[in-house]
Amino acid sequence: MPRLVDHDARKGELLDASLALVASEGIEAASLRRLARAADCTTGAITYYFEGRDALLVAMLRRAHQTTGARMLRAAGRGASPRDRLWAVLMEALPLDPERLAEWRVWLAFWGAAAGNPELIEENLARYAEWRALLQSLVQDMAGDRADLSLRVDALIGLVDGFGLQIALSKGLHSEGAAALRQSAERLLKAQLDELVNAEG
Amino acid sequence: MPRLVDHDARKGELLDASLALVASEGIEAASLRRLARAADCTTGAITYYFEGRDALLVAMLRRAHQTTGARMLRAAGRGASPRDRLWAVLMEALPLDPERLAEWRVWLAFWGAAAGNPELIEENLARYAEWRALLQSLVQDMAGDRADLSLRVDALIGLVDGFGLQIALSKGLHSEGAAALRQSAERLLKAQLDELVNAEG
DNA sequence: TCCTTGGCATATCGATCGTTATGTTTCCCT
DNA sequence: AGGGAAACATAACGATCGATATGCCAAGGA
Repeated sequence: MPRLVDHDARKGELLDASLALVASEGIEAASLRRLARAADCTTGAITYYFEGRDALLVAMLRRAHQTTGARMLRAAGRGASPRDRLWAVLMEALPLDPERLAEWRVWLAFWGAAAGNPELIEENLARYAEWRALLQSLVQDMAGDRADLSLRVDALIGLVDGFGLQIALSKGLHSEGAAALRQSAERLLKAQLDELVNAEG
Repeated sequence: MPRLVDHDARKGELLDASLALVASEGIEAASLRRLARAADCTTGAITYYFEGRDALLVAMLRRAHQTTGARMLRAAGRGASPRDRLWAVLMEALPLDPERLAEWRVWLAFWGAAAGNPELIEENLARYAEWRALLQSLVQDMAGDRADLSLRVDALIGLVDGFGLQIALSKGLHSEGAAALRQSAERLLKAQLDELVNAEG
């Protein structure tokens, strides 16, 4: 056997480099040659590990999902109380620093590319299901069982998506628009958590 | 003078055909040749009316914004009470029928393509400013001046975007996922309007 | 009537695309 | 030490891309 390479690790490298390119220049820039340049290799390396461009794109989205999912679980472990944990996860989901902004740019790129690509749609739905399950679990820890639990989770997801979207499309993390959106998002999400404590389901 | 053509009307035709293609197949399919096929002409016609592909994309986004804006104003005129008008506009903003789903697909495509294209970002921000102004005006008609008016508008926009996004990414307007999302969106938006009436700003 | 010009269609250029086939290097194993 | 396969790099193919240049053709005005 010749030199051994950890295929999973190598794939991860290639995917991360590819995702960085997509985050900065969009999915139109994600040609095999440009991805290879970004990953400091040639197209031969990419085609060796991935069936083709479509398969690569699906793997990229899956990789992005895994990375975010792991970060979410870490955030969920950082809070002292159930409410703190939920809050940490919600804040982690917003594009408030360059790393998470890059992730949001990746989502936007793939959402736009998902039209007519069932695999991307499916992967996205699977990720939403996980995301919803995590939030539902955290909400339940905080507020117990309630009749409107699913609706409350929907509210959180909707607000996070809506504000994340707008922040990601603003003129930069330090623009006044982004700052105002961030403040609104925090206040509204906080209000949602308050309602979870006070109101009956 | 040879045969005369209404340039604005002709541009509108070309843009609408182009937007239909983007809605169904994504922005990757929006090459000059395929757009020409969709518009039943040749690339010569397109390059005659638009400077190039980038200019065409910007014009497409602007056209989509104008179409949606006009629909919103019509919706705002349909309600009897201020609350009905606001409600009608909010519902009109969600992707609940094929036409509006196509519009949402167009937004998604352009949001994904906006990375690194300042013109698209700018056009999008301008549209959001109009959208916010319309909602703010309607909220004010309904609930009067209040200290948290801007925050309330942000909540509406966030919810509409968040749920619109998810519905647009679901498996179809008639899927159970889309139906559940629609119901959640309606209930949460309704709750927002109730709070506007009851609570103090 | 015919000349002009606006409104396209057509053709072509170089670049780039995804894919595939074929080298070439490296290094483990016997 | 040397055969052999894994891990790529290189190269070439046909298709398609945006851009541009040019050709054509119908319709008004003189």
